Amino acid sequence: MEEQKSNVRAVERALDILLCFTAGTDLAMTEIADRVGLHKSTVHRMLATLEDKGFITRDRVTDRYRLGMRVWELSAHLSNNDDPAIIWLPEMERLRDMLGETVSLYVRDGKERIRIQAVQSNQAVRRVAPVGVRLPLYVGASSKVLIAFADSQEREAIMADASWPSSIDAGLFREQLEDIRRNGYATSIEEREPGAAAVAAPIFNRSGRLAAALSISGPANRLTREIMKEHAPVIMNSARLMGTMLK
Amino acid sequence: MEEQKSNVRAVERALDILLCFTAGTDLAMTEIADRVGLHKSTVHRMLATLEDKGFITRDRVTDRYRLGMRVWELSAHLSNNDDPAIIWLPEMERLRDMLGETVSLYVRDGKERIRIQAVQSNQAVRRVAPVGVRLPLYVGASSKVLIAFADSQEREAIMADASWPSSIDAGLFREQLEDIRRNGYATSIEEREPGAAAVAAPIFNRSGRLAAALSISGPANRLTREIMKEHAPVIMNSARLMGTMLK
DNA sequence: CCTTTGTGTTTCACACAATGAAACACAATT
DNA sequence: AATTGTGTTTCATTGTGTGAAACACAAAGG
Repeated sequence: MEEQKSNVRAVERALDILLCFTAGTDLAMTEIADRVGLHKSTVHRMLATLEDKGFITRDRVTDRYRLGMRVWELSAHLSNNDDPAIIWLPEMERLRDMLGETVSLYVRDGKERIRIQAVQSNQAVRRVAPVGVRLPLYVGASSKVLIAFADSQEREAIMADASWPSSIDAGLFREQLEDIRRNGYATSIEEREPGAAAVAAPIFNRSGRLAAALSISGPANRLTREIMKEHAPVIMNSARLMGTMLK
Repeated sequence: MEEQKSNVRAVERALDILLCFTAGTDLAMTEIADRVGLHKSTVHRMLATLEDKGFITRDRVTDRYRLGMRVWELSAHLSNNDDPAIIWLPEMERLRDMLGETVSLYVRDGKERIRIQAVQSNQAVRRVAPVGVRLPLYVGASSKVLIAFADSQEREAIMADASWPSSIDAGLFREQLEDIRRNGYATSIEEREPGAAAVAAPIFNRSGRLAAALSISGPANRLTREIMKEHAPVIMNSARLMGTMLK
């Protein structure tokens, strides 16, 4: 019954430390130590090594750690059929062709979300959605998906944040999140941008963790409440499919 | 004179192994062992660990190693001002506004290149450049930049490849690369796509390694040879600036 | 057929590299 | 001044990572 895996403990630990940074926020040394359950000095040594190699950097003002350039350098070389932003492109185009609206892909980054991929609607009136833009995490269908389906721990961290706009009622918002989790998708009408509406669904990776949010968006007069309800299953289906493409 | 850095050797080695994969191609174990100068068994153990944590995967047919999903997962969480595809966006927009053409950003991936970021020209007739597409590495201005400024070792690996189209004369091509290195930029006219032309310049990171290729592209009748020559310094300047933004 | 040469894998005794407790040095609290 | 929180350094101990060597398998080539 014994698993006989010959792994290098020090490396395992270092990688665990790296994976901490999927939480999205910058981390202090002690936080990391707590998370991975290692002694301060061990973490300190490992961070020094990781920093040395450029996998993490420390913010020079807050002195906290974040991912470094090397991670990007690696990800830029992600092999052919492995980069989600690319393997998902055909499915996103298929979705665009089926529904005729702009399709976007978002990941959370701290208190914001980033559009990491998008295919544009080819209708005359359409939402223009450039890749790489950063949007607030408190409005929009994708935002709500990214919060609703995050780990409960992360979710609390997000909502506990002080920068949260006071205009949003926490209790009401929580109820909304409940609904979203129950339905499996979120909608928004003119939340972030006047005249625009969107439907979004979560994409989970193999281990069941939230990987990204898939959304379609367009003019609110075309994306009515009823139409969005019709579209939702289609989007959720694509999202599910895209999840299975991972790994 | 002794540098007293307290780093974890095993971790350093593991990270070195990871960095091997910036070469772009899939790697076999022995290749990796050679590259990093470590014993087979050591590399084997490390690879097992890295694979276990999802940082690398092995191709089930060739049995060779490549980067795994975890790298993407991390890169998706690259902190705010660190993701090049994002920090470079404003400069790319500035360039688009100056020259009025579509601006693209490419990285090499094996025998192909990938457009990892783009801002569209807003002219009526324009090159449409979706992000994430994969293009061949043997035609186009960006391709030539990605080859010309690669490490000599990598360059040879690329050009030695059998899949290289026989229509391209190797000797002539090498001369062209020489010119490109001398000038600091490359051009192409209707190489990949009829009616399209492009100018491209290399972006180097702090350590002087090629990080990406920056290009502008548009209709060949607008981007004449003379116009491109005028544009070249502007593009090279942006590329240089973008390089300094790294890290 | 038996070599040879190339992979990747497993084993194992030994040495030293990674470890964690404890002590230290700061700040920012109180 | 005392306290609590950071991050950093030191150092004895031991248990972990190491590399040589042996092994397994496949492909190539005589």
